[in-house]
Amino acid sequence: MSGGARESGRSVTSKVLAILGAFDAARPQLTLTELAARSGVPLSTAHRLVGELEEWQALSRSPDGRLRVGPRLWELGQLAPNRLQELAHPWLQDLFGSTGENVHLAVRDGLEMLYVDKVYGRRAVPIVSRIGGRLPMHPTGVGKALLAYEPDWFVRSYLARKLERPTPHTITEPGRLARELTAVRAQGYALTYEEMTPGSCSAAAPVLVDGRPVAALGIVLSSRRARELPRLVEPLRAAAAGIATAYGG
Amino acid sequence: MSGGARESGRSVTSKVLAILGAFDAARPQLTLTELAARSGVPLSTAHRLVGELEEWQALSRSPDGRLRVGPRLWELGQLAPNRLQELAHPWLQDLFGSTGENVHLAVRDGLEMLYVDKVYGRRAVPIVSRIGGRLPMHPTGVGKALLAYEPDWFVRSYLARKLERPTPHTITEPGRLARELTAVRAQGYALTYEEMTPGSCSAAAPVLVDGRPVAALGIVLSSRRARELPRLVEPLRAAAAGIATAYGG
DNA sequence: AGGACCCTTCCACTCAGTGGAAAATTCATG
DNA sequence: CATGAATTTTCCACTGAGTGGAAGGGTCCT
Repeated sequence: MSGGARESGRSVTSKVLAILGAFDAARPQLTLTELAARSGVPLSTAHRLVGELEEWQALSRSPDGRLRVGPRLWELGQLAPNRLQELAHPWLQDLFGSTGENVHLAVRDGLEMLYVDKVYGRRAVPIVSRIGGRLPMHPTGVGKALLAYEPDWFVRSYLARKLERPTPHTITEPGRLARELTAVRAQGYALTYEEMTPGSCSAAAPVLVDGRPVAALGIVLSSRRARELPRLVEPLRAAAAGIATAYGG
Repeated sequence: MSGGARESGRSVTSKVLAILGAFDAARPQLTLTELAARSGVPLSTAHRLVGELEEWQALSRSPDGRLRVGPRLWELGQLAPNRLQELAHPWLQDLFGSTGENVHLAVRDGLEMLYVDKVYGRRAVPIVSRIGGRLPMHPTGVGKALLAYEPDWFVRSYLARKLERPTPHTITEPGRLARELTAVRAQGYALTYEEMTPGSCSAAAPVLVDGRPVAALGIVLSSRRARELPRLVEPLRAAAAGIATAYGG
């Protein structure tokens, strides 16, 4: 193979996966050139591989001709088993039913929260979390709820980095954040006020199985209605506990 | 390449895609040998490719060691844009909120219904439809609702085949089915009684944009409560109409 | 008409990929 | 605990599928 192969030793499969991996929530649509650049695959190679992926509907074109993840991958992705989501979903739905607010479930993946499920209706505030999306831990309710129950070494290494600051309300000072986490652990839930998105506040509770945090359940509302948060905490914790029992059993 | 290459001329990419495509709702978990057989990829080649896919988390292993779609593909699949689902979802949620029953949205793909979204709670009947899953058209409410508005040539060719019969109540006689579809078109909605699953019945309404059926909205309940279906029809049709307006605009 | 992108095609070179076969492992059965 | 069947993993010599730089074409600005 190769011809001009500069960087040799890269398998075709790794190139295909690099192409797929070039898409993310921030850039769900890419031109071929962008795609090639982001994936590190030479343009002409990308062109050929993308052709095959398109034919299989792993990729598709938006009206403007840019590439995006195709329907076949969506369908395939739905086959990925997710016990947590399946058994937690009814609780999210119930919680939404009794509150009418955005409810979501997230797990930790690396240093980020990965949103696994979400229930929302027509009236609820537009919200940044997206199913399959990722957000940092420290500015989100679910993130703080989980982080508070992670082992010490993990929290320390989390706080040791330079932390993003999406809004002026985001708490990024390690000391203050550490104290917050202690409070969260003491009270069993976390609150945020415009730390991720201006205009939104949230409450979240960890899903603890044998004392280990496996997920966090969160509820988000407009910050104009922040005073309603406290009365949502009990149903939230109850739901989180229910999920924990179901999951642990 | 090749070595012993019997069937030559198959690209690596096509083999990778064949491997991914070997998974479906009926067989979401496969052993390596099954996977190789289903995808038509030689075992040792499959072994190597699966290794790469596993490393990237495109595939993962269930506790028993069998292969399944991995979390990374799920996440990727969530990036596939779906305007219909996004804008219809609040309606499904509302409809669920006011009825407490299983609600789902499906589109036609080929000769099958592809389930695009679903809202369900704790009390609702267990139901066969799965988001990302497929079912035939004639035994499902959403299928009949859509089929009734498809052009004549399509319906004829649909009825020309030998139709599956998942339950004794399934209507498969072309004549009777054709008459049903006329009735559906006349009344604007479809009803089913245990035609797909024993114990479940459903109502469904098409989402019509400029007279063309783009999707169908369905509601499913236990057949013991079949008499409650009629009073669900109006909210159902209203939601379908709302979705149509939002989508068409 | 000139320029900045972006997409598509071409083609000679060559090593990444191949897959049958054998070895190793796991599992079931008497 | 053999015995055997099924599955997974490793091996390796051969070669054509895959490669990617470069050139050509297209589109949309200004």
